[in-house]
Amino acid sequence: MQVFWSKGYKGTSLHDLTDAMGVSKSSFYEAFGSKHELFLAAIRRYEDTVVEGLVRFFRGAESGRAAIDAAFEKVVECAGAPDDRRGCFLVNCASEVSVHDPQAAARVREGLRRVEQAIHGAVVRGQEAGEIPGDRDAWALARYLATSLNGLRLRAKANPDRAALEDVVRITLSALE
Amino acid sequence: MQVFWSKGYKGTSLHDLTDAMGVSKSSFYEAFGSKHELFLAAIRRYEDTVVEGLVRFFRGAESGRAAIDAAFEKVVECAGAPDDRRGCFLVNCASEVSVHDPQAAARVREGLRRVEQAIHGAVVRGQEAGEIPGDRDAWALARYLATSLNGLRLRAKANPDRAALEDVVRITLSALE
DNA sequence: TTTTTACTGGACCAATCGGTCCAAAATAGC
DNA sequence: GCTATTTTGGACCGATTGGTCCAGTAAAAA
Repeated sequence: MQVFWSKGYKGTSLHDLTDAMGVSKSSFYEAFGSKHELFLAAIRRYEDTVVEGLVRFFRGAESGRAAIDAAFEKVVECAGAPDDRRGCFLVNCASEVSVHDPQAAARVREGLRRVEQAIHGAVVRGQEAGEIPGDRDAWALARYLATSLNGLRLRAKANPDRAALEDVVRITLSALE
Repeated sequence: MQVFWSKGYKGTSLHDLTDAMGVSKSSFYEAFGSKHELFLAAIRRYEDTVVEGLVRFFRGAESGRAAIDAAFEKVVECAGAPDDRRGCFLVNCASEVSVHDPQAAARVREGLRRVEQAIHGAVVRGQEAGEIPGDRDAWALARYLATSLNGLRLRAKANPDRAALEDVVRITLSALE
């Protein structure tokens, strides 16, 4: 997962993978079948760790609104960090291979859906707590926030200018007022 | 440009390029030097055509606000269309190679900056015309809109659900009220 | 200790990668 | 028609691609 995340699908060679795993080529094929199968497994793995972590974060937060704020703030904080330059694995997959790889595309969609769902939960709880206007469609807001979050990460990757990112976050979150 | 746009840098082979150009390998290297040089030229070409077209559109529009609305609406309209699945070439480059290719990254940043600048112009004219609240930082709004637009295209690529995209657009543009 | 299971490195595969070079052919200018 | 310039196809390069196969070895189970 880490290697695919850093170098993309096409940019990752078998050698890169066996090297990172510390495993022989023979064992690799015996265990995973092919590069592509491992790729799909890596996406699933990303869902089960990173996405799942985000989902838990939103679910476990006291305040829905605060959780949303924190998620956006984190993107700004991490901007420019070496590890952050990889961006979101799901987004990378969406833009690199999802056109020519229906299986990967399906997994990516599912992952993004889960994030959206988690945000939706936070929105609903925020509305119940009166932190977010209750007259708004919670799903629409969740879609908006998820899309904005991905856009923000993408921008952070292309140009990690904190001040500009702060601007974007401020205006984005003003939709929750 | 078209080939790189569709298949990405790593996903494009010399054969793909010479084939699309209808040119021999020898001529290719005589004319462009290397695959990478052509790639950089392709990004520049994208700027000079697609980005330039967008810039002209914003500059030539009567109403700044209407131009912004139209830009977002167009993303929704085009969602799901075969050609649209390629997404924005600059965004694709940002997420595929910009980490390991400083030259491409610089060009991509420049392209995104030009889009942002064009949007900024539309915002300013919208503010002068009273279509957009004048008390807001025009650059901050432009950054916000540009980021949202990229996020929207990305979402359209991963999941071309018109209704959901409409939701996102509506909320995004509500920041201009 | 013996047997079974797990894993190894490396030979091997055909195909393709980006890239170079050149003699021959097509095109252009005169 | 003749030269000068482009452009051509294709041979060739070493390296690498994803993938297969297997004899040998190390570890675990009997």
